[in-house]
Amino acid sequence: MSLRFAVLTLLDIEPGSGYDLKRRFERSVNHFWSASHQQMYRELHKLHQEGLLDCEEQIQDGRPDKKVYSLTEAGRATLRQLAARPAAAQKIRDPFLLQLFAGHHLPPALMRAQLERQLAEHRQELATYEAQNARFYKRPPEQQQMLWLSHQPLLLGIETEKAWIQWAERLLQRLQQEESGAQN
Amino acid sequence: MSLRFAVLTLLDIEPGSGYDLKRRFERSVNHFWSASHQQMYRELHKLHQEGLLDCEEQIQDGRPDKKVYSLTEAGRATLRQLAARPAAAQKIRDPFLLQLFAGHHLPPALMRAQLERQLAEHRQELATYEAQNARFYKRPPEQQQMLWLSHQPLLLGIETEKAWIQWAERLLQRLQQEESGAQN
DNA sequence: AGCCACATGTAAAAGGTTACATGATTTC
DNA sequence: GAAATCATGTAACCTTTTACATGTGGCT
Repeated sequence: MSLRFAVLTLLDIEPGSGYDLKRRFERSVNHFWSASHQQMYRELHKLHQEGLLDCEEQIQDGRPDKKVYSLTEAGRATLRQLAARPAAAQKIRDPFLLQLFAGHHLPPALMRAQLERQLAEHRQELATYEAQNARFYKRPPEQQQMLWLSHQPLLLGIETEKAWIQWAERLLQRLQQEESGAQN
Repeated sequence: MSLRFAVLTLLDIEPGSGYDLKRRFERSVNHFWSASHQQMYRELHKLHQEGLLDCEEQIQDGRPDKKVYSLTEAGRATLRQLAARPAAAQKIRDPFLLQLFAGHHLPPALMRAQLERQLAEHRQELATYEAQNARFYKRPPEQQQMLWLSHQPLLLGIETEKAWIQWAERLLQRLQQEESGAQN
């Protein structure tokens, strides 16, 4: 139901095609929800069939035609319903932690390399979030006021990444100690 | 591949049945990987068919017979391979954040109630992790030394939950301000 | 000539959830 | 007598990922 909720939410803000939607996912909800273009198209078809979306074909020249979807009254009702339904707390599900847990199968130097790769990726993510955050605070104050709730997930993303990076840095230090200690 | 990796890792530490495995998941890797008993049984069958696991039926009296699985040489080889393969960095995927993002569809009081429910769940999680952590530090020092890598995911779980709770508490305060502000 | 952006799709496989099904023993 | 624990499974379904497929126009 969450993909459906996400699609309805974004199309309610502004109608668009599957392709549009994909890019808007990447730009706005990417840090807590992502979906491939195949998922979008399938969901759009289903929602249209169920009468929750209207579809209008827009002929463009120079570019492929696009199908612009927008909410019907039934769609808006469903959206309100989904928004009120309590969400389950999400558990972490991270393959890298599994790898750490089974760390004794890996030579320490390789383990360290894996960790460094993950660290680099997480630092990159943090930088992206910080940039998005800075952009938010450049908006006019009345927009900041209006969008403050939607902005909260980004703040959590930043805090979570910071916690991850700190944890990883401590771990990295210890791994390095173990490595040099083992050579003595 | 991650379920497979998890199953092989746990069975390598100690052979067991699907039922055993389920409980060991709950006790040891639950904070970063979980799976239902159906997933276990399916994976065990597949791994057995592929020759990565041996299966020995153990007749028990008073209790249902159990099928005890253990790694074959091929299984150990696969495990080593999976352990070395680089893991992708995991993204957050949280339906509650989606709900926050679409928060304008919900009356503020209801939003606050949802947040409070989530907060309670996360506090509960943190308490569970802290208890597991305390149990770890009661083990003999040589065991702590041996298991320190496997213990790291729990430390991350604790830090992540703390970050979540702090974020949520700040958000809750602001929601309460907005609510009382709106009544003036 | 090759790549990127635009735009939409099909098909298959893998991963995960929910419901149903059975049956003995132990604990309250 | 009811519920929990032990123990294994089938079936259906939903969600997600990966690969394949097509075609235009603009940029370098």
